[in-house]
Amino acid sequence: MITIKEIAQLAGTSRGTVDRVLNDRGKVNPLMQERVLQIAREHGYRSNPYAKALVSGKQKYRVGVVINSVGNEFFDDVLLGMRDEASQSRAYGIELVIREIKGWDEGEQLGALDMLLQDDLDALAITPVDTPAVYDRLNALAPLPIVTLNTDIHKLDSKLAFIGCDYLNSGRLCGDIATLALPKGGRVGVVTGSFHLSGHNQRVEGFREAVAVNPLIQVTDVRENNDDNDLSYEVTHRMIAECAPDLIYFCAAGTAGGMQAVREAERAIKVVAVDDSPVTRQYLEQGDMLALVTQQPYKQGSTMVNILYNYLVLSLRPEHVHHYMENQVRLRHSI
Amino acid sequence: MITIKEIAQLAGTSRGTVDRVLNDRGKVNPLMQERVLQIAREHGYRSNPYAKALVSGKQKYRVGVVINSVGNEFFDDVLLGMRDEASQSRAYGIELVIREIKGWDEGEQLGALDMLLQDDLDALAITPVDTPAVYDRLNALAPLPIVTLNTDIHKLDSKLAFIGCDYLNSGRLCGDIATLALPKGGRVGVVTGSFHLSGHNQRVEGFREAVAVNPLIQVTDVRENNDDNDLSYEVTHRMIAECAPDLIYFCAAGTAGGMQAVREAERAIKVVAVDDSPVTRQYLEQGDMLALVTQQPYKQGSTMVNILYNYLVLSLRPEHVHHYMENQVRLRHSI
DNA sequence: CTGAAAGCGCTTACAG
DNA sequence: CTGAAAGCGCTTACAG
Repeated sequence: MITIKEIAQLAGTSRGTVDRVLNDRGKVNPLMQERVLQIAREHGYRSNPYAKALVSGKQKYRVGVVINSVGNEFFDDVLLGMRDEASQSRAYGIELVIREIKGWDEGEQLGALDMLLQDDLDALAITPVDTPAVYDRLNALAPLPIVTLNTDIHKLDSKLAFIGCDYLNSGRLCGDIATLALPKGGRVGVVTGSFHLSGHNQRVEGFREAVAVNPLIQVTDVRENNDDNDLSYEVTHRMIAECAPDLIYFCAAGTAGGMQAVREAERAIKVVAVDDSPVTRQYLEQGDMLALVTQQPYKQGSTMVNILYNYLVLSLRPEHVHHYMENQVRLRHSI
Repeated sequence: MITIKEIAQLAGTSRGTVDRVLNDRGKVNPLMQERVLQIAREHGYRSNPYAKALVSGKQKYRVGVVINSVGNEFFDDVLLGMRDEASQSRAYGIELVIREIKGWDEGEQLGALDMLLQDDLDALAITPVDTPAVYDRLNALAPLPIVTLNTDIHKLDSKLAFIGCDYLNSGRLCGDIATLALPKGGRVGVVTGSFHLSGHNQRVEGFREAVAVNPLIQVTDVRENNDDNDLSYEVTHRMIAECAPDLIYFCAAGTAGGMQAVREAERAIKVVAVDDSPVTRQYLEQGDMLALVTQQPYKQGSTMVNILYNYLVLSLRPEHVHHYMENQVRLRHSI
C-alpha cells in the first residue's frame, strides 16, 4: 500500500502538499494537484485509518442529535445505543449533544435544530419530519454531514446515511406469524398508528401480502390509534365488539392501550405486535402475545455513532447510504 | 489518558523500559518494574490501540484454523464469515491458514493440528473434539492463544474465547414455534443428531420445556439420525409410520433427508428445524417448514477473526470468554 | 538491565 | 502556493 511520503517523492513535492490535495484543503497549484491525484489513483492509495486516528487523537467532534423521543418508548433504546457506543473507546472523541422533543411537529423540530446550531457542530443526526421547511433547512446546512434516523428525507445534499427499518418486511414477518397461528384461517383486525405515515402503511401492506397464502384468513378491519394508548384502547375495544377478530396485529405504538382491551375481551384473541419495550416484552413472556417483530433500536443508535466516528475520525465514508436494520422475530423465549 | 512517555518521566526512566514492563518483555530491574506498574495502575493507563496498530502495521499474524467443515454445510457460512472479515481493512494483518476436516474424529483433528504447527502460528481457532488427547495437546500449546469454535473445551489454559450457540435457548425457541402452530395440541416427533452430543440434548430439553405450556402437546418420540441424510430419511420415514406426528422438530443436521420422508407422507406434517442452508431455506420459502432457528454461522466466523485481530494487533483482550451468538428465528419472509 | 534514536503514516502550525 | 519540522503514542533495533 502506497503512502503519502511515497506519493510525495513520486510527484516531486512535499508530504504537506500531498496532504492538502488528498484532503481538499485547497491552495495547491492545479497542475500539482492533478499530478498527485493521478499518482494516488494509479497506485490505489488508501489512507491509513490508524495514523489518522492517532494524529487527531486529541480532537473532539460534536454530534448534534434531534430525536422525537419524548413520550415514545421506542427511542429509549435508540438513545441507549448511541450513548453506549459513544462512551466506548472505539468511538473516542465523539461527543453527543442531544435534544429530545415530543411528536412530529415541524416547528418544534426546527426550534431544536436552531438551538443545537448555536454551537459549532461537526455532524447532525435527526429523526426528520419530511416537510419542505425541514428539507430546506437541512439542505442549507451542507456540507455538514447528516444522518437521518428512523425516518428518511430523500435527496438531501449532505446526507451521509439513513438508518432505519424495512417496514414492508416487518409487516410480512408479522403476517407469517399470523399464518402460523391460524392454520384453519380466521378473522384479523389491524390497529395502525396513522394512515398518513408511509412506514405504517407499508407494514399493513406487507402483512396482507403474507397472510394471503391462506385464503381462509381475512383481514376484516384496519383502524388508526394515532400512536396513543388511550385512543388505542377505545379503537381496539370497539373493533373487538364489532368485528370479533381471532387475531389482532398492532403495527405501530399504543400497543399497551390496545392490550388492555384485548384482556377485557370475553374470547381469547391472539396478538402479534411490533417493537420491544418493557410492556410488550412482559405480554410476550406471559403468553398474551404470540410474537414481536423488532427493528433493533439499540443497534440503530450504536450504528449511527459508529458511522459518524468512522467518517469524522477515520475519514471512512460508509459504503452505502441506506442501512436497514434486520427485522427480528422475538418469541416467548427470546433473550 | 496517561501515556508511556509520561509514565517514563514520572518513574524517572525511559520509554523503552516502560514498554518492556507493560508488555512483559522481561529484563527489567524488579524495583523499576514495580514502580512503573504502580504508576500505570494509579493513572489507569490504557494503551492506545491506534498507535499499536500503526507501529505494527507491517506485521502479519498467522491464524491456524482446524474446522470440521467437510460434508457439513453449516460450516460454509462460518468459513465465509472468517474469510470476509480477514479480507477487510479493519482486520489488516490477519492471515488465515485453514485446514478443513471431516467429522469428529480425534485422530484426524490431531493430524490437522500437527500440519498447521509445522509453521509458526500466532493463534489457533478450532472446533475441538472434547477428548482427553485433544485437551492435552491443546493445553500443551500455551501460551498460544486459542479460540474454540462452535464446540467448547473447558479449562484450557490459553483459551482466549469460545464462540458458539446457546443450545438450550435454541431448543426453547423451536418449542415456541411448535406451541404457536399447534394451538389445539398434537403429537410431536423429534429427530436429533446424537444422544451423545450435549448440544443436541440441550436442544431437545429446551424444546420440551417450551412446549410444556400446552399440556395437549405431546413429544411422543425422539430418534437419532447421526447427522446423516440417508439415515435421517429412514428414521423419519419410520417415525411417521409408527407415531403419526403432527409436527416434527429436526434439531441437528440431516434435515434434507428427513424432509424427503415428510413430503412422501400422506398427511400434512408441520416442521420446525435449525440452521439456514440453501436446502432448508428453500423449504422455508415454499411453506414446507414453519420456521428455522439459526445460530448465525457467518457471525461466528467473523467474530473469531475480529477477536483475534483485537488481541494480536491491538492487544485488546475480549471482555469475556464466552461469546454466544443470539439464536434467530427465521420465517418465510426473513431476508 | 537501560536509554537514545529512528520510525510507523499522517496532520499541524510555521516560515517563506 | 510550498516545504521543513515537530508531533500523535507506541515499538524496534542498537549501543552500552
